[in-house]
Amino acid sequence: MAEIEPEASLKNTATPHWIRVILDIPLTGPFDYRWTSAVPVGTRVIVSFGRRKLIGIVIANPEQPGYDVKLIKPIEQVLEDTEPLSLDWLRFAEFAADYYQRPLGEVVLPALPAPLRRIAAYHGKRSSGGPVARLDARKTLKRVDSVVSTAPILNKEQQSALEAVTAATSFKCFLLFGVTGSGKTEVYLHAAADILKRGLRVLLLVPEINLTPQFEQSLRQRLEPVAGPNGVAVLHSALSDGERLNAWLRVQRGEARVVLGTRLAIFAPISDLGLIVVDEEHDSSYKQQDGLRYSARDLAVWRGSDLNIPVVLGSATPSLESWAHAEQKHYQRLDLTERARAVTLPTVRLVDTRRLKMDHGLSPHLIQAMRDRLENGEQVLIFLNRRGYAPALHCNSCGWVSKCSRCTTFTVLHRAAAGRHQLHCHHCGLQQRVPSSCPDCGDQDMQPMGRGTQRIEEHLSQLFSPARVVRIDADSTRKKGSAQALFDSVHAGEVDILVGTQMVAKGHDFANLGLVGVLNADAMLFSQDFRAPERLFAQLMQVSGRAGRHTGHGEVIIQTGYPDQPVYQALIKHDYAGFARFTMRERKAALLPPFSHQALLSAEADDLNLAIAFLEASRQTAVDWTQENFGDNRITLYDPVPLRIVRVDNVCRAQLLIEGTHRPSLQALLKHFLPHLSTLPEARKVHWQLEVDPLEI
DNA sequence: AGCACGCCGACT
DNA sequence: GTCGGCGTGCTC
Repeated sequence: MAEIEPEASLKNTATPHWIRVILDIPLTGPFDYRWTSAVPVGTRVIVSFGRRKLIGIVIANPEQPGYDVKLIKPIEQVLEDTEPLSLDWLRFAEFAADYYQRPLGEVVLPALPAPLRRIAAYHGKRSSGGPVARLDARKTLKRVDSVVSTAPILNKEQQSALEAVTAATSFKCFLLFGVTGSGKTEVYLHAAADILKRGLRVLLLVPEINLTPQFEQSLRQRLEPVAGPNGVAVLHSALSDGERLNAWLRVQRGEARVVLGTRLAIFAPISDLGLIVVDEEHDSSYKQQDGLRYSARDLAVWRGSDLNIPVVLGSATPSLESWAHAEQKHYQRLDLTERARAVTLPTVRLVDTRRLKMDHGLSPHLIQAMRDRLENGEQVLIFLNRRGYAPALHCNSCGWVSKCSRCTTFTVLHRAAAGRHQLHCHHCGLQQRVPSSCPDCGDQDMQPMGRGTQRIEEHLSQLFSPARVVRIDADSTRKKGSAQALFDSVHAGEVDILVGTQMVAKGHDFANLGLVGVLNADAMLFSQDFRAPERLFAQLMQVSGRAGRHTGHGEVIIQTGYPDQPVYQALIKHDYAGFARFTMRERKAALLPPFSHQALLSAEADDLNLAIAFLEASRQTAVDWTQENFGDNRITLYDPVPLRIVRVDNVCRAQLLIEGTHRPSLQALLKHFLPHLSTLPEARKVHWQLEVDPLEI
């Protein structure tokens, strides 16, 4: 910590100034350069590093260099086309780097729009003054449509939640707990308007922005009267480089007063921040899964506390981490129990599939309920989290099952164009032709094993003919814009039965949907991960919320072989609190999060033994360090284990779980033993990485 | 991570 | 004779 030294020495002598710079390279920096004068902290500079040129950020102007003076090179160019990054922003980045155990440069530079960190944008013939100058030169004022929408009146609970948030004059974290339709968004919007009226700014994080373009619309309409035209900036990964740069500059220059974005927006250079909102805080898309593996929700809480401002986490199914904080009174819970809109929660029914004769995976109960709804002119959603036609192809005579040659997985049977089938690996992307006879025994009696969305779609089309069946999954929406077109046809009433994966669970509000059928939920329940029931509950609550939002008497049918499981029993009663109570007890008994903290060291190599050997050596290093420094067992270092899918794309994977009840001790261990790992001889032939607070283990 | 240097196998 | 394989060493 405390790498950043804001006080640039302003001595004005002929001796060179030492400039400390961070770079986006996996070496432990920072790196010192020289310049003819002081350079403000937060300034972008072009430097030569080895044989190449890189863009870096100034973090200090030290009195003495931390490197052999003879080897220190001059800065090539000081970039002044943007304001320096602010100190509070750099402090935030420094916290993230420290907490997630990465070099500061690997946090700061990737947080900038690509054009601001790409050397090519400043060199070469087409650079013409750099990307910022080019953007500003090209910029034309877009006319903003000024549809004004009026704020609905809040009910009592929304009002008191709003008052709690707006009364907070210092850091305070709120957990806004309310089911779908209880009007959480209205609380955010009113609170945001209040903060804007005080001259402060608002950061609003959502899980995925493409699912909620209508949310962006209503946010603009509601907040632009307060924030000003162009006062709302949107930041997410689907923007082009130019769009992202434009939005980022509007934020940094203070033109945008509301930032709406996905997880990466937590790194927006927004000043005078007065409120951070994290909608659907339990959603796993707040977790970055490569590079710096941060949790935008957790960082939001830290940034709020650093800036001493309120943070609102909203969810109908909070993460157990946040729920525990609320129970321990670290967070203040704000409950929305009334439904702001006149909708009733759907009836949830469990169908025990163990004693039933199933028709292509559908119970008689579900089929009957579908008939009733269709006859009534309502739409039906069948939810199945499994793409393709069938999870595998199987030889009935010798038991051969289709497998991927590059991964330890089954290949999935897919129905391709013109009714032809193919075998796809969902992990490496390999596509193969379907063998005409069994590769092992030559028998031709090969059958699809199990059911995916394509097969269900096919069967429903026959069973309910002439009902119009549409499938929405990653395969049917591969082309740009096709997802929107499919959803539009559902909204327009051109579809009777919708078959979909988790893509359909989020965001969409189907007006005429009366019934949701859930197939094969148990697969999610019995995953290895201890968080599986928590995720299943959230997902089923979410997909259940699609039913009867407007028809008024929605029904959800969950087919399961384990109806007594607490997660299903809680779903019948729409009882998140009961589910949380039960699951929290289990976690406490097993000392799992939120009652402990975890870090995951994972390794990849051509040979599994190499990966395991590296992890074993790492484990020993960590054991030695903890013995020496703590002398107790406050940290648990588990045995290295292969991942459930050991090999993907011919790379073998293993991991080592590190767990501790005392977070600072865990952090101390990581900080001290990580630098040793790259020096281990076993590290030579493996790729490894550390994840702090992993979501999946 | 890049990028270059440096020694050993199959090709125009 | 060279093209090129990837081991290893260095970068303020």
